[in-house]
Amino acid sequence: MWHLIPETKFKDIWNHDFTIPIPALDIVIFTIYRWEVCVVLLKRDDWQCNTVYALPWWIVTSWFSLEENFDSILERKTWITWVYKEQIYTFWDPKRDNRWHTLSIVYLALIWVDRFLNQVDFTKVEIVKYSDIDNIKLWFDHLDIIKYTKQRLRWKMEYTNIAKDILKEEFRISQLQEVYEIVLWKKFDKRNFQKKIFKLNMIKETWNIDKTTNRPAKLYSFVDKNVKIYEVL
Amino acid sequence: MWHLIPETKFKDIWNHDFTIPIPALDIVIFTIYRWEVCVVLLKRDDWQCNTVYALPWWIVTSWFSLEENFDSILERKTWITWVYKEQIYTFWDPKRDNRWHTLSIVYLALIWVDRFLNQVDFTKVEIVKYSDIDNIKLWFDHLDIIKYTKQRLRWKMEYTNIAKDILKEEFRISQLQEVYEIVLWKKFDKRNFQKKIFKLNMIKETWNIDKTTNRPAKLYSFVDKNVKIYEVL
DNA sequence: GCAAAAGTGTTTGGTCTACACCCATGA
DNA sequence: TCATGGGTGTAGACCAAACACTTTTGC
Repeated sequence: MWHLIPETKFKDIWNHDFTIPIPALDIVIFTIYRWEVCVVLLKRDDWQCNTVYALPWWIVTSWFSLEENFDSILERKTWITWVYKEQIYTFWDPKRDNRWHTLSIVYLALIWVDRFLNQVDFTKVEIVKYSDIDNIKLWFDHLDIIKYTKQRLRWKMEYTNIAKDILKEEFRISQLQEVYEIVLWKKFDKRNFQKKIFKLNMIKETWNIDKTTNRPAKLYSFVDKNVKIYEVL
Repeated sequence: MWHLIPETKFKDIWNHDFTIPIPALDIVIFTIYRWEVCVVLLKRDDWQCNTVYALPWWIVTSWFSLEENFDSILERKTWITWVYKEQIYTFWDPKRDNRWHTLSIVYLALIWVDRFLNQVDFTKVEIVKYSDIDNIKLWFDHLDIIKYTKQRLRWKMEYTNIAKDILKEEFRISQLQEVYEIVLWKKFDKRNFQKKIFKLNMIKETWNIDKTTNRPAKLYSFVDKNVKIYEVL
């Protein structure tokens, strides 16, 4: 299908030939599933019938803003409708060429796994453990893109309340601690973790109780609906 | 001259019309001049003979990587040849339209003011105090871009050794403190500042002495040539 | 000798870390 | 009654902030 997108040639102001890369938007969707960070990928077979995984992506249309392009690509490719999104980086290097002259604007997306499981169309996507991505075949430079984005997720976890976008609305403190331990790959002391989080005023009690474990636990929610800087660690 | 760059139309895979924004690269060059953060801008007159300032920018060509495009634009527009550079963000929104359908990939550049003054071609550019940019007329959304980039510079100063790229090779501690005070707009205690910086092992003594002030001062240099994370503040 | 910037320590309060036992519930 | 995860406090080490006087040089 790609032959429909020709390489784009212009004349520059000195009347020389001039070609531009075509802007595309790539989405790295992370969630936490079975105590691991996972990434959402599309699967297809290449010309030799090897399975190749790729990030959801598409060409940016100038009819819409980048965020609107993101929403449209996300929904068309995965059926997921609403997630936390953040622009990460824009890559272009002809030497890594690369998907037919596409410049890739990479977005990070986070989603709570239960919402993901309800919304996603599993005939279109697969969920892959981050720890397994070195063992699968990824489309062009998508492996680098995923690793870079994972690093950015780590940083964001350390100094913002971004954990809220990977958790449900109300949660036990131990679940929050679990998110930090999984993403940062590091254990925390239960008491020290609670003291730190409370001192930041990042979360508040909801006065609801979760009775699904042996001993019932208090439920908390985030104070701030938006991503905000908190010196977490 | 811009009529030579037509709006780019394609057919998508369903044979619908489809247009893309054209990738361009904008450079926000900061330096510190006369105890203020300053930004380097191009000046031109608009159709009503008002002075309009703009960031150095140009269309990205697919012949080169983004960094190579950066170098080429920087040199052609300002005659500056080598600076610290870092990609900041990619903006596209047709509602803020905007420079004839250009998607802007924004880069931050930093340069030590004396190198800037030696290299730059002042027939092409002007240096404007950051505190004055609300009082000048800027090209389309360049005001927002400059403010966003300045914010990112602040953050980088707080947790990396990026100050090295705005200072000369060897410097007095008081000059380093000055850079922090100017960019972060905040005063520090001399003794506490020194203790903090030394504890980080971010800088080292050069055993040279600067005799240009009343009492001579030791000169220091950065340990690391590359930008590296240091929890400065 | 005076103006200007350099250089230098201590005290105090706060924050971080390490660490272990009892509790409430369901099976 | 036992297994599971929830809930809680203290002591010591380390770090951060506040604070002022003496030194070296040029003029």
